[in-house]
Amino acid sequence: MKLSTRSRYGARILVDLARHKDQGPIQIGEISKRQDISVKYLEQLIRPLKQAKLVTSVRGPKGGHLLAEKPENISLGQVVRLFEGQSDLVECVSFPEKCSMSDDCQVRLAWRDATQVLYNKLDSTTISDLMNGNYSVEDQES
Amino acid sequence: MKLSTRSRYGARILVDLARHKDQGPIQIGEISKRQDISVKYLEQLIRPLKQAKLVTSVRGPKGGHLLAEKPENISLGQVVRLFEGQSDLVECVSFPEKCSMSDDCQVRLAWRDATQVLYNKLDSTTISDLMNGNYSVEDQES
DNA sequence: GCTAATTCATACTAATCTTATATAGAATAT
DNA sequence: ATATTCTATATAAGATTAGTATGAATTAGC
Repeated sequence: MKLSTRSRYGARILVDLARHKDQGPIQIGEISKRQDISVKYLEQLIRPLKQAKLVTSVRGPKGGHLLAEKPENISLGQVVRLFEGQSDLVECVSFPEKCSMSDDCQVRLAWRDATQVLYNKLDSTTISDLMNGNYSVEDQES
Repeated sequence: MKLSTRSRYGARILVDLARHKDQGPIQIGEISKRQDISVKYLEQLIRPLKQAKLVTSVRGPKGGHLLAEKPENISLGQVVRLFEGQSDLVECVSFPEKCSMSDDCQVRLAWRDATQVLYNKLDSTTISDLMNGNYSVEDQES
């Protein structure tokens, strides 16, 4: 039940861009140094962020990457859904046909509810919450 | 971020044992038929359940497996912690030394809180809730 | 005690996923 | 022009997953 490094890095990329959003296009090399992620892997991770319209890029010298949305409008839920191949905790939640027992499986319903609780939390946490070094348990509503 | 089949099957094994807890030791062959899980895989999954003292076994002919705890005292949280190698959503929550950025990583704190919200839910769902076919959203407290 | 049913323990394996790295090329601003 | 950036595809080592296979240990019933 581990989150991939793609989701972890993806979130950190967005926070990094948010923190430097007034400095024009941010180059991958800079992010790489600050976040300790290889340039090549970063290039690969930024692509889905662009496709999801969370990031825009400027090519050529002096180019780089920018947030395409306000930090308060980007949630961890979006990031996780983007990078995890499957967003549910178990396949049978969204694809009941994947398990012969789905029809009569109470456990499946429990996984469904647990998944929902998790995403409620992730969806309510935004990049804005994470960019200023003041995120804390006190911010939680639940 | 997928739960392993071990956790899924583990939960179903416990629900199956709970449903038949008045019928003496339940043999793996029976569980296998009812749950559509191979005998060999079941044997492998029951071992950790025994080690965790959630199940006891009787060897030899007429032997089988029994719940060692009341269904209302076994939670999905216990099952998931038992079967998932790592219970946190990300390694750096419990082992900050695994990531060079942990010291100053707000995202890490968000993963920590999301993990906690998830386990709060899983810990509040018991085998008893799932054994009688009446689990529903109405049962949720949150 | 013998036999058969059943659990228990260990090792093996095939497939998939993860986490990258490498190579080559396309686009663009100066 | 050309330096610098982004884009796309391929590849590979390692880890994890989801089982299978083989055989030993235990015990009820005859």
